[in-house]
Amino acid sequence: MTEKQEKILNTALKLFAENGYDSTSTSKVAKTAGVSEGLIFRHYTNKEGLLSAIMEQGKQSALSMYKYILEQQDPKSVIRGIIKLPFTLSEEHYNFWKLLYALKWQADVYDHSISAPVKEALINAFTKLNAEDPDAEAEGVLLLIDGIATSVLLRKPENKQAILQTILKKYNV
Amino acid sequence: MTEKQEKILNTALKLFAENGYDSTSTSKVAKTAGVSEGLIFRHYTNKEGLLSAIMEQGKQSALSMYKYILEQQDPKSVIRGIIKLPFTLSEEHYNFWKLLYALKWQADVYDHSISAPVKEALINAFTKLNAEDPDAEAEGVLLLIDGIATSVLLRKPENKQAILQTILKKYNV
DNA sequence: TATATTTGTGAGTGATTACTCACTAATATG
DNA sequence: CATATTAGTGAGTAATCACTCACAAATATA
Repeated sequence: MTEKQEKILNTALKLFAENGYDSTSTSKVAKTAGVSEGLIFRHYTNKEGLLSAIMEQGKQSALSMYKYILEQQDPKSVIRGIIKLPFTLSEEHYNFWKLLYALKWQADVYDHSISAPVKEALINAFTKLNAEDPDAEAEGVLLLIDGIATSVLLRKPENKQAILQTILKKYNV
Repeated sequence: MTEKQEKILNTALKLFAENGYDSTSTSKVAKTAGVSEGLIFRHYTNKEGLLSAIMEQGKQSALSMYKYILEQQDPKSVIRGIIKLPFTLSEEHYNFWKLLYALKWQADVYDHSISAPVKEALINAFTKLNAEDPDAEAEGVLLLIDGIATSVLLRKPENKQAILQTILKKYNV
């Protein structure tokens, strides 16, 4: 990957996350990245190809981010780790997740391969804990962290720690 | 409000919710509604004015929708009612909520006056139940129903009832 | 060094965008 | 009925959109 290719990718991610995919023109991406507009199409075929490249890159780094949490042996550690995930989102991953969540609403692009391993780990953990309905419990946690992630990505929460405590207490983890 | 004026509003809400605000052109709205494009601007000044009119209308009907839940005397009934809310979303309100949730990500248009009374009722309920940190508890529930609403609006959940049961049990309501 | 391949440019393309405006049709008011 | 106001039309506008293409610069390969 050349320097300019990488510059395009990073700039596009930033702009897509901040202003939306539809509202960000390829011309704007090119100008901000300091390259000619034609270069975007040379490397990524079209605007959608550019988006795909961004998602592919982000998915890899996201999976590596929570891989070790899912591998934990103690089921309570797994559940606790997963609930904490959106609270500990780093700046580096922030733009990717913001884009991913925003895209849920405008396209059918949402990639389930990114949350599938999380759900699997949750079902496994709740099974170990002898939950009545491990699948429903897992879904419930996924809904919850979806709400938390939304809140964090939109920079809303003030008393993060206190909220986290009440939630962890409810799940007894 | 004339017949055509109402037609524009309803058509725009539907298209905005289904395909996104940015991706829906005024020309498309006019064609689908069966009116001239100029009429949109005559009545609503510009595209943003059309969106504002939609939001204003939706806000009113949304508030009236959950008004009676917030007025409940028993705190557990309030919490249960609020958690159930997104599970019982009617088709009539569906498009409005989908648009509202999608807009969170692309603009700073999100209107807090729509969730403010819900939070207030939650704080009140948790205070009555002698919760340690009623504010944090209320925020926690808001995050949760945000996640539930997202899931419902994106037509994901299959085992809704089972999920609801596990959640209500956690909150003991 | 000669040549093939890749990287990069920037002016151009037709289509579409939100919006305007001169105009007519319908309705309200005196 | 006369006239003023409002509702509605549809062709037009400049700006912007994603994308193309002929060409040049840089780099890889032989």
